[in-house]
Amino acid sequence: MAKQTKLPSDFKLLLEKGDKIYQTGISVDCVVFGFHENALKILLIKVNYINKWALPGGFIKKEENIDAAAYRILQERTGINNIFLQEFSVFGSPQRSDASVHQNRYQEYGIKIPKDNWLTQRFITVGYFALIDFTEVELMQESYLEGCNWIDINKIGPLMMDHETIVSKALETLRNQIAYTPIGKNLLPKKFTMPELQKLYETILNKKLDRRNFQRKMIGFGILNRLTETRKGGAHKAPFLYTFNDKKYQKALKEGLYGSW
Amino acid sequence: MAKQTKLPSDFKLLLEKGDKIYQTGISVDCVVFGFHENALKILLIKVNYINKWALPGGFIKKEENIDAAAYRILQERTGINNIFLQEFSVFGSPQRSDASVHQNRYQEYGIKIPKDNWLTQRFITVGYFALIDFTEVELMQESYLEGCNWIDINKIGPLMMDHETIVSKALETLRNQIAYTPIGKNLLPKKFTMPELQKLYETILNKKLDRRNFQRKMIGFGILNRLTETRKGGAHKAPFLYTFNDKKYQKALKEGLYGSW
DNA sequence: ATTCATTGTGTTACAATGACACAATATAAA
DNA sequence: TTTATATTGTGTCATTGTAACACAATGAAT
Repeated sequence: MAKQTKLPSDFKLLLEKGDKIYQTGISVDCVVFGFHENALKILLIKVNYINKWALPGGFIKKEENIDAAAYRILQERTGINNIFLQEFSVFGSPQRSDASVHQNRYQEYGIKIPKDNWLTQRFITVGYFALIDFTEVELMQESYLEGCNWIDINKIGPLMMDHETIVSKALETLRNQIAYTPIGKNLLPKKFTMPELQKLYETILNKKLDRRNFQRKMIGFGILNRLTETRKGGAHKAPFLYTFNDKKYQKALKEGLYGSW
Repeated sequence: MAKQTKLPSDFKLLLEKGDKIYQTGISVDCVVFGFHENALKILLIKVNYINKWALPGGFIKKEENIDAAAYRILQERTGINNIFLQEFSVFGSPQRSDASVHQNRYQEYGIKIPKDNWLTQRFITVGYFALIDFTEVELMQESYLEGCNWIDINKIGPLMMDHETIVSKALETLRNQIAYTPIGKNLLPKKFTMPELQKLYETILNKKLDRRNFQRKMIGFGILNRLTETRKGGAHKAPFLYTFNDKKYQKALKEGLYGSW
């Protein structure tokens, strides 16, 4: 495939006028989790002339909310729209921003970034994460991207800058939240079977769970509707299909699965 | 008390050279919780010529970690040292930074902040919170501060800018964490009684708890040492004193009080 | 028709929880 | 000195939640 070597105009604009449009020194990175074929994946992008995969990220406009920036960036980079993004941490080590990344990239376009350019300064980034249904998104491909892909959480190679740290922290947050928050609505298709839901939990927790106890617990949460339909196809008894009970799911999201204390 | 009306030199330096020393557009604010006389309090400061109480906050130096900045700022503003600070959220609404706050304050010193000065731009702030033993800190008083005080969480008046939002979110985080993390080591003196520990929990959760069940649960966590000493003084049976078992407390901090799943 | 993998449902022992009873004891009141 | 009062230490009991496991039901392959 022939690569785009011409410098896109908006790309040049970013370098020269970016500091007029964006907040300098602060960015956003998104960790988007998806679940497919019994594997937890995250959405990574590969930027031209940068040899490592990276999280979809970008800058915050001068008068833009950080949340809004996260949604916009994800939309621009991947085409994903209307998903629930949650801020989970800030990453601000002075060493984290590696100016050489930008330098090398622009060099390939025949441009040397001036020493005092806004892109060369230290950047602090706000991490957002989301859980989405793998099957419902169509990834966009942009000219300055070599690719945009779902990569198995266990097969992630070295990522750009400190993005591995960001992914780890996102995963840690997800694993903590699963204990007291319902999860699955955004990772599974509308109709799903109990074994499918269980696989999702097992994948996130990286742990085998007892089939029967899992079922009892999930049903006990009261956030599921069992349909009369079953999923046929396997050489065995067909499992029932379930959907989430939207009202109760939302309530559990707010109040937690356990009242505790 | 005669107020300091002369412009401190470091104060002028901040205005004119601050952007050479600090990251622009980003700050840190600290919510420090203390527990005293059965009330949860937070540490607030009052800056000269600003009529509202505010969280101790400040800026991040160019080559400084955000965590390090939080520790330094708290030290500089309140004298508090060596406590555990935890980042809990980012606040970045474009409306949150109210330039008039700086403007009014400098005006009292006879200075008008130039329109394009770094202080007038939008600031995003990183929220940190800490739990500390009220009795172990000695608050410092600085010349540019009218005061620095512990204020009851239920008696907080209007705070500067969006600091009320920041406090609310910190409190919410604390209430969530109490369910799966041990709390108390930094809020109570070394030796304490079970009723004192219970009061702390009740205050944070804003809820009455059963004395006997609370005791059973806490002892069940295995993070307490019961001493042979008792606390005499009340017209009733003297309660035993307890200390935290440091090793087990630390372990519970890392692993959580429940394994769950 | 038989076999096989996997599902739906149920049981049992044990641990955790919420609600409450009663004896012990440090001080105050008589 | 005795008695009263408040609050603590310890324990019980019914209920609920959890972990581990048994067995029948069923969709597809043989």
